[in-house]
Amino acid sequence: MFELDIRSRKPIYEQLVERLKELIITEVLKTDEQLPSVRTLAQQLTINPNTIQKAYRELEIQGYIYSIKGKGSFVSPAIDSQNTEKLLKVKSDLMKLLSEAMYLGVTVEELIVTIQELHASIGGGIENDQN
Amino acid sequence: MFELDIRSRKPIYEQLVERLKELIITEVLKTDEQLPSVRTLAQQLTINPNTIQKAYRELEIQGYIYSIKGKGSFVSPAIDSQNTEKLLKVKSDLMKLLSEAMYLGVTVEELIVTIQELHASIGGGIENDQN
DNA sequence: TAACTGTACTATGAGTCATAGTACACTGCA
DNA sequence: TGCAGTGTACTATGACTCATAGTACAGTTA
Repeated sequence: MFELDIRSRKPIYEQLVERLKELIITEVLKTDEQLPSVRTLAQQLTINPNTIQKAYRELEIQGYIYSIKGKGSFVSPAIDSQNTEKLLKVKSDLMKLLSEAMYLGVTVEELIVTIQELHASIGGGIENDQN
Repeated sequence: MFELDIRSRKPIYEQLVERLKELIITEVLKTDEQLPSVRTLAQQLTINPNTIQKAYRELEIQGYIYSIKGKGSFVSPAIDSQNTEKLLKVKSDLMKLLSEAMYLGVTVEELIVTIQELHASIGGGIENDQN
């Protein structure tokens, strides 16, 4: 279910946040569906429960999930469908960019390397980072 | 000449590397032009000379500059400047797209897969398997 | 020679990340 | 009611990165 890269400079909890966001946006995890408990998921992924909790807390702050003490954590309603449209727009933009790049003679490999460099230059971070 | 953000999660030396790369690619710094010495630049930017040296070393590894002990550091001649210019042209658009995508929870991996899919649908071959 | 250049170390402090452990409040069920 | 499971909040620790500080050495140039 999850593929974590412990070698990555990107912290585990951030990888978790991104992966879970993706699952929520793509509606693999549906509204009000219960997420694995912090302890269960920690055991499955063989990482510390605190790391899971940090990811869940971040997801709750960003409105993707809600947590109820004693019950569990659940997917927030209404975020998914709203963003799928935007996702389609991103893919559309990507399409234009790709054709433009190929017209300029840029190979797909160069494009991928560039994306990875840009991503690395951002730091993989979502919050707090300008530039 | 340089705008460094000490608050950013991005290390200072990486900011330096990127800024200098940009200046070299855009030919603001021209072939064989001498860069400021590590100590001079450190004083100008009020940061440690070791940080400058780390950036210069990285730039040398990546082929953007060459250094001669006792003389100084200089811009490398023509690293396929045509392609790098083209890449730079696409880079700003890609940057916007990437930040927007990440805001929506799209992972870089998914973005890369999408590019490969689009590229394949256009008619190019798939060379790089990332998943 | 003197002042500059790059380069290579060691040491230190600040900060982040992941882990480990403990504790408490709440829910649901037998 | 008791207990297992849930989220949540702490502290402490070790590993790691980053930037600084200081020292030292080798090479170039006026």
